[in-house]
Amino acid sequence: MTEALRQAGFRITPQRQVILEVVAHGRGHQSAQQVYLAAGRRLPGLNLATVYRTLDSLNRAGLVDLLDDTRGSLRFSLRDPEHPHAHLVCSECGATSELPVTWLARLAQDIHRRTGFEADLGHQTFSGLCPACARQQTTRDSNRAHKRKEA
Amino acid sequence: MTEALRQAGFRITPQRQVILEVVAHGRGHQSAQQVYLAAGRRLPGLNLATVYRTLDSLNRAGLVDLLDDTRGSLRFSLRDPEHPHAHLVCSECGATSELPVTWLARLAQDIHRRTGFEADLGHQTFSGLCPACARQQTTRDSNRAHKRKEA
DNA sequence: CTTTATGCAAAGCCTTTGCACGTGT
DNA sequence: ACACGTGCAAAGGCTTTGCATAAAG
Repeated sequence: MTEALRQAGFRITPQRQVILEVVAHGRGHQSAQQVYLAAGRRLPGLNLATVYRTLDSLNRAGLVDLLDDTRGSLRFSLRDPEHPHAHLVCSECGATSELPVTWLARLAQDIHRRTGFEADLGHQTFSGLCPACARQQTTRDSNRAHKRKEA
Repeated sequence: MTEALRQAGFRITPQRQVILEVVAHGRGHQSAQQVYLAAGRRLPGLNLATVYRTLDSLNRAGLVDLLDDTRGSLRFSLRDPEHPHAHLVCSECGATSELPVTWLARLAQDIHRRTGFEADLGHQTFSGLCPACARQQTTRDSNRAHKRKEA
């Protein structure tokens, strides 16, 4: 797996290996902080800045996918060429889940046929409410102001 | 238009009126900074914090829509209950076009039925290539790594 | 040996908050 | 009058950058 890194012209360092492993083993999409904490356990002295730089390198090398959660921070996950997917991120709690691109094929075709626009749905991030948060909101009335940040 | 504000229990202040006008006249989705600059021209001494608080109020009052641009900043636009739509933004030239939400209804249903996630497609921004740019790219190979921040 | 990566600390960007004063109702 | 809104300044969260040192090829 580090092969891809080398091929992309990046040097193999312990930091990169550990961080790549952390992202690979991590379930779902992790924040830079999470990666930092997990990797730091195996690599005492690791710096947050290094984590950011490394994740950026891994992303450039095509090993890691990057997505924006709807709260101003970034999420990283291992890239899986076998199962390309878009992301669903909950605007309430920040939870993320995946959406197979195949579901989007029809939409992309529609858009292209009617507008000529080639939507890049494979890297799309959809926001909305996860099942749990949706349930909480149903009781509440329509008066819901969109808000953000309220852990 | 300020009626809605009053009805929602907000006081009418010059800041709120000007900011609302700025958002209303602005094309597409503006950042807080843009609103700040435009409104500040008519309201010298206006404060950025006020812009944020006001936009939040307008949003709560249902007059303004809020969306996350694909990076840690927010975008605001006038709410248009008559023609809800998603946006298509060309990643090459920045051109934007609209997409009637009706097209997305099916997708949203699929997503909900299969994942329980309530995707908020009405405020979605899709990126991709506009017809013109798509044409230019067809010849070129598309080996481009995901990158971020480079405009 | 040359080039690239890391650690550290500092800065940056966007957004939020505390507080005292000003203003709408 | 009283509550709400505003300006100002400071803080906050997340991410990036400059620089000297350390490590990879």
